[in-house]
Amino acid sequence: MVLKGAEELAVPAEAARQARSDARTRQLLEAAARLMERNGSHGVSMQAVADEAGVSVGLIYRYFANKQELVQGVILGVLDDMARLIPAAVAPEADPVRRMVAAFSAYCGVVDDNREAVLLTYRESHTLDEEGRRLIKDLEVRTAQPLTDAIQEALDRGLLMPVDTRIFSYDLLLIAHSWSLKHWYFAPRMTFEEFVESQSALMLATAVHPDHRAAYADLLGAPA
Amino acid sequence: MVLKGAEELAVPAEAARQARSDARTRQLLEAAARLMERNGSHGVSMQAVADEAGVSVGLIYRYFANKQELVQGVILGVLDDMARLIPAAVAPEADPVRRMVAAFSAYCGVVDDNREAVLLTYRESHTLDEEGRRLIKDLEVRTAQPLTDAIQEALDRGLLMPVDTRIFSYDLLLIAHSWSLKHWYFAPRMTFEEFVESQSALMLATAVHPDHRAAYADLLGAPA
DNA sequence: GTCACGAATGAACGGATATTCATTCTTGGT
DNA sequence: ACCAAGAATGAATATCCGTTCATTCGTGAC
Repeated sequence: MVLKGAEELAVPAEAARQARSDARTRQLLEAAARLMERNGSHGVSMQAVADEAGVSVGLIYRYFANKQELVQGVILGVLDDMARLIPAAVAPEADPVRRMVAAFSAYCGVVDDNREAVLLTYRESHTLDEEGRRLIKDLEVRTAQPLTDAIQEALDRGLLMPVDTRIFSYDLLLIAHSWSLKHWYFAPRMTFEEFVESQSALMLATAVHPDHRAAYADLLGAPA
Repeated sequence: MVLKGAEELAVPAEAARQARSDARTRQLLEAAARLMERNGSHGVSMQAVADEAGVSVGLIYRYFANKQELVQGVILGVLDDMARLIPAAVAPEADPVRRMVAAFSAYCGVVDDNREAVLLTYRESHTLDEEGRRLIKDLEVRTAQPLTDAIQEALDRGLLMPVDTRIFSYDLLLIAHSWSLKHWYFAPRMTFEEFVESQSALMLATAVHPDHRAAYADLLGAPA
């Protein structure tokens, strides 16, 4: 292995260059994301990305080897955001069931803020290569972790009916995604707040053990 | 309104022509579907469709005005199949809860048989025009009808915990789709049969009213 | 001031592909 | 046997778009 730390630290201007390079990368990814969320990756040319970012086409190839790498960057960026935002958004609730609801609500909130981006990940993942797909899967599973942990703890304390954690947590993740995937179905029938409330109530009304249900009366909406 | 019935009936050869035309249309749609389920619509050229169908490129334009119409035909065909298959697959169970499970299992079965086609509908719907998207939504809602009906009846008879039918049925539809959407997550962890069984058990263990749970012990797998 | 080097440009290239249409082939009626 | 009329062909066209690269620009070091 080559020693490079000393060399890098010895050049102070290197940091500034790196910073500008990072900013450009972000700028390009943001421009690409804006366009691709509207039209999909195939509907966006490199020229269009360049125009949107206010740079020339050639410059993109200084930061991304080819279009597929750019697309991959956009999708991974979206998922990376979610993998950061969701754990952070989970309120430090003490009660496991309440933490479960908080995690689910937070997940829905991030989906709502990035509705088009979530759609993009479903539409474009298949255009990536094996490596890209592996990264996506890893990130997505990681976004479900707060939910999984909360469910597991609630189960361990006997607060829930016996369920398969792997399945239950992924079902909840998918239901959160459905606010984006099936927005055309849900949105005309309810607001976002009603969606989260109803889904939470459904989850609680069904999954919480009857012996403990009374403790969460405040989270169960009025019965139908 | 113009009378055209008489004219049509007066020409016997017209029927044969229509039949051949329909067969060609189906042949082209099937070829396109086979290819697009693998590579998405953008990954398939009109030439490739023609080769797969064993005809020339030009002929496709006799049956479809352009590529978008062909893509729309493929997607609507897939959804139409499902809208036919699923109601047909619902076993004529007498008990509403059992009919609910049967409808869900049938839905999952159709999804499993058409895994790539389901993915295609999620990936390519946005390429359609307004009219096409409206048709898709109608068809999809129709596929959920057997589930919705069974749930409503189970609710009316007090067999379920109080839930919002619109939400619960669409959640189940989405979970069935998830066998295709999240195949990479579920498939390494369980077989298709285990997936259906676990999801059914989860749905029953949580949604069935405690007073009636004993009646469905055979459908609830061994508790975790 | 000027030199060197990375950053940035954008015209040009090459490949792919949707669409057209002049032409040939099939078929069903007489 | 012959003749429309529709069915089918596939080479040619026009367009679009990813990628390259010769060239210019900007900036920090000396």
